[in-house]
Amino acid sequence: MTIKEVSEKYDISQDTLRYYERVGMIPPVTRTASGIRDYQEDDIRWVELAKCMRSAGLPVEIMIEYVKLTLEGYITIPARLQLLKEQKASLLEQKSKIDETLERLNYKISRYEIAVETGILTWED
Amino acid sequence: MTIKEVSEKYDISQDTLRYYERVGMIPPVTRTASGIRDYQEDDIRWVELAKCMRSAGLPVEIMIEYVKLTLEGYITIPARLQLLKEQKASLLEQKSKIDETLERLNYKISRYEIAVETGILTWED
DNA sequence: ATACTATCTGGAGTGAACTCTAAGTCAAGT
DNA sequence: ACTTGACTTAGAGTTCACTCCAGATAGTAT
Repeated sequence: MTIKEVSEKYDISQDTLRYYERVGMIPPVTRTASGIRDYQEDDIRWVELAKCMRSAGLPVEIMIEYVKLTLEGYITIPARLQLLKEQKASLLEQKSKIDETLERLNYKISRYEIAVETGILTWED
Repeated sequence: MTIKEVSEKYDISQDTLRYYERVGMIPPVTRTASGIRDYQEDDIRWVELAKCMRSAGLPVEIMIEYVKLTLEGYITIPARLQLLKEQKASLLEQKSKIDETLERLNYKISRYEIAVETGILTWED
């Protein structure tokens, strides 16, 4: 798969795909004899994982660490496990902040809806 | 309340408090005769709202727009309602991305846990 | 009055995550 | 062989959200 195809399939710019590889957020991608990227299944699985993690807001730095550990082989499995558990915790925390904010938004929305319906704003903020 | 007190109470740096005010993410804060910030209850409510929204990842730009609308008075209530609904939608989307990533993390974590316990890694990624 | 600490402003600097540019190489069509 | 378009790299530029700094002014203690 060419970089163009991967870019279109996963909606990640070619620049970003090259950037991810350059900084080590995904391992080096398979190349043709002349040096052009030719994404194989494993390369694509890394791309997809990277996209998923980034979309949830996990820092690039963390993925770089995870990739580095993975490339070092099975000895790093406990370290990888710990890294994943930490990231899980931080996502749960982020989720609870979002929930808090959603509650607040819902409250404001309901007040504004009443205001729009009745023309009366009970109080201002 | 002085900027120092607000900074400590809400764990936001003084620089950030001034920055929020400067860019319009909160309305102008009450000042003493000599120009020093003296946060009143409403000022503090804005600070708290700003902190809540930012902690969920809502862009500064959005809060600026919301504050601007609020300062324009009740005519902008429908616009504010729409803005809040849009932000609610984007938070829900963000939450579902986090859930997706959490599922993936949980799957990886369970596999790594088995690997650590048994010393056998079923497959690599 | 003199220190000393807190706060003020405007503007420059920082780190994260891209995003773009330039100059060169590769591949496909005519 | 030549043109056109896709791909390559290294490195510079951009955006966002702060964060720091310098120089000035304000408030407090002795």
